[in-house]
Amino acid sequence: MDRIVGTSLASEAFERVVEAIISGEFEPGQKISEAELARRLGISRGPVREALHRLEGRLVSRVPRIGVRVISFGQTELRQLYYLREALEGMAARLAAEFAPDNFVDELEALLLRDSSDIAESGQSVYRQRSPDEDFHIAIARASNCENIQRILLNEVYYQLRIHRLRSSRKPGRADQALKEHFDIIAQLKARNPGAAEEAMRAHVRAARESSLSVMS
Amino acid sequence: MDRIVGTSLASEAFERVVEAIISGEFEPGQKISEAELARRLGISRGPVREALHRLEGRLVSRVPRIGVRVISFGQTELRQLYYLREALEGMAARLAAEFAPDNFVDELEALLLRDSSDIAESGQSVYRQRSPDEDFHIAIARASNCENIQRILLNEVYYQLRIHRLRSSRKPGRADQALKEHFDIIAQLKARNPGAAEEAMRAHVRAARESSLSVMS
DNA sequence: TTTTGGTAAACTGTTGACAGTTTATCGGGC
DNA sequence: GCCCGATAAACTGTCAACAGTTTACCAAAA
Repeated sequence: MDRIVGTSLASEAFERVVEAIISGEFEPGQKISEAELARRLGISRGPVREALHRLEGRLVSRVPRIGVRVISFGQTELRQLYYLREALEGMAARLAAEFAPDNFVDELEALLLRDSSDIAESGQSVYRQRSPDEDFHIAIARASNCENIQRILLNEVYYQLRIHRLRSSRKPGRADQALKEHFDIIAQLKARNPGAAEEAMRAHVRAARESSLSVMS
Repeated sequence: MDRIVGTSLASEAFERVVEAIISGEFEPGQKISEAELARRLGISRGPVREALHRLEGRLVSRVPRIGVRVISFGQTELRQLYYLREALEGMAARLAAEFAPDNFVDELEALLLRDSSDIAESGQSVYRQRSPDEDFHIAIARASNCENIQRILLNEVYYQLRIHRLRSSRKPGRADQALKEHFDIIAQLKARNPGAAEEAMRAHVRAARESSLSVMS
């Protein structure tokens, strides 16, 4: 992290902190000092405070008069995160099946085929800031055309999932299984069957949940 | 609104603004000036800024370099709010059916019976800051024991719904119908049937959605 | 060696001021 | 009478400093 020059200092600081947390520079549970962060970014505490407040409840938790810490996951928190995700993504898939434009599913399928070849040729070892899986889910969240749901998924759920994913191994074979489930979802989207699309997505999220929880001690 | 004396000025300001928006003192679409609000509350702009930032995306929308406005609802936004609500409350009902303690349903039923007598004796004309309907839904959100979902429902969805409810009339007969649907939900919670509880809740939310949308021009 | 008490540093909450931008007002031109 | 541009007021973004609290450290006592 080096000095800030861009547009709005607060927004810039916000993205820097997100980046630092997502990338692992800031560990879960670590305290973030306003003053020190302001020094490192070369700005005053005002915009930093603003940025940290925007992250509250999403990536950091705040204790009055004490400070801000990066959120940390126990099994309980992770399970609850998956409940939220199942509800939101299920609805997103339903709405996408109902309202998304015709060419959407084709593009989504193309995205998926490209990703599956990636997996085939390089295994799971590739480090990407946004995984193919995440791209797929983001595309559906966008296609839901529901700003509320989209916002919560993009700004809270996926961020928190990345914190967890970066630090815990995945179950072997899960990627292949996930790919199959993705194709299930696509099939229901293509059929314009909202109920089935929702259920396919929810089954996929539930499977991901059990996989994540099982590798977690 | 008068001068602030309490604990944390920012939190105090936050609640004052929420109160002002919910109660109708601040109209939807109205611009909120940081400076003027700070003057009215007798504090400096710092805590006010903080409070308004915490409200961003929930009760106000911010445009850089211009300011914050109270969110305003079109049909599109209201519909999307109900989509979000259906997803979250459906999952909340499912979790409540699965995990809520045994005495929860009894208390919920007692709450509902008390409310139904309220309706019978005084019609819909009673003005309460929290409606009986809202109490019912809040109780289930709490019983879901899922902090994520609870937080979004309590801090975003219900606030936004109140903004809308306060300003638009309800369809005649809807209260009675809603009460019946509430008893349906209770029945499924009592039966500890997660899937049916979720579907009953979702049907209830969908009915509320159609009712709200139909009275909206 | 461990515990306890006190002091000092660090940090959060808050304030008032400054800079640049947006918005409103008002006078002139068509 | 209506539209347009210049000036002024208001406002947001940012900063540096102050006050009160928390935390860390260190020395003295058990």
